[in-house]
Amino acid sequence: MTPQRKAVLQLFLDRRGEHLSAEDVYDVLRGEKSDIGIATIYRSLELLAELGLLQRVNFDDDRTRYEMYDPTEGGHQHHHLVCKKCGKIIEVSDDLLEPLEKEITKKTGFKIVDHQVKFIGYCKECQESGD
Amino acid sequence: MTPQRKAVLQLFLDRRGEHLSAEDVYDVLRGEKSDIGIATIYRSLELLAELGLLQRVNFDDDRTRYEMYDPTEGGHQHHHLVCKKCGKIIEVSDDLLEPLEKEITKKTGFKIVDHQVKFIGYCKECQESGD
DNA sequence: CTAGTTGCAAATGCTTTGCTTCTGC
DNA sequence: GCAGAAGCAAAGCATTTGCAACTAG
Repeated sequence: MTPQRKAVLQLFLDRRGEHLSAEDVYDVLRGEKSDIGIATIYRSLELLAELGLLQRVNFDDDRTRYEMYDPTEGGHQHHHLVCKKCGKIIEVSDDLLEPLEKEITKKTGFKIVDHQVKFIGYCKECQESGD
Repeated sequence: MTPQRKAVLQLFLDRRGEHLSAEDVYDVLRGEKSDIGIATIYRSLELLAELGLLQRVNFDDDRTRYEMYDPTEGGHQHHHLVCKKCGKIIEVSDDLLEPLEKEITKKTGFKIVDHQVKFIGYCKECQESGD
């Protein structure tokens, strides 16, 4: 564990619930500790994701984002609601996906170990402010 | 509708159920009609997706893939099971997601118009051939 | 004719890699 | 002291864009 890796991890701890890209991390750490390279960020993010501390997420903006892994959620993580109008990301907990997974395993014999679920639509605010 | 666009669409019609990247399309059409540029492929794919004829899909291999949109499935499409070992993609129809979406809308007021669902795990064959 | 499309090549933007220097243990 | 890590800059890829030539209607 080097100071650079600690700094990256600490940033995610400080900003639980945010979805940061490598560039985001770079910009913040740049300000604090002037000497960190973008390559190191990429390497740290990959390492932390492999260690299970970070979770990769993707919102179709052509860059990989990461968020803190939350062990209290158990094996299943939350889902993301992506607003088509304002781009806001809303998180919802995972209640009803379990039965769907059980059903799929029963039908196909496929053993599910992870999932990626994203719902696209319009958030409450954007619906109200003139669709 | 130009001959190039027709050719791209025809390829997807001929290969229902496959998930083709721009490069895939390019390689095939290259063989047939020698004169088609990769830029045209990208532009055609985007156009056909906007027209609702193709559906964007993504399997974390760092390239955008497309598949035929199937209107018989109604608004809801099928899900993809991605095998971690052999990379095979299995399709399953959407049975149980509707209640989850209804629940989310009730709880959050978010109006869902589309979703992206992917399950990662191990297919039957890979489980049997020594995990 | 004329707007819209194509092909090519150059440009873009995210991410990875090579390699030398540095550093934690 | 040494294996592993960091920094920098160059390389890699998928995708996009500028632009002149072309083509469908």
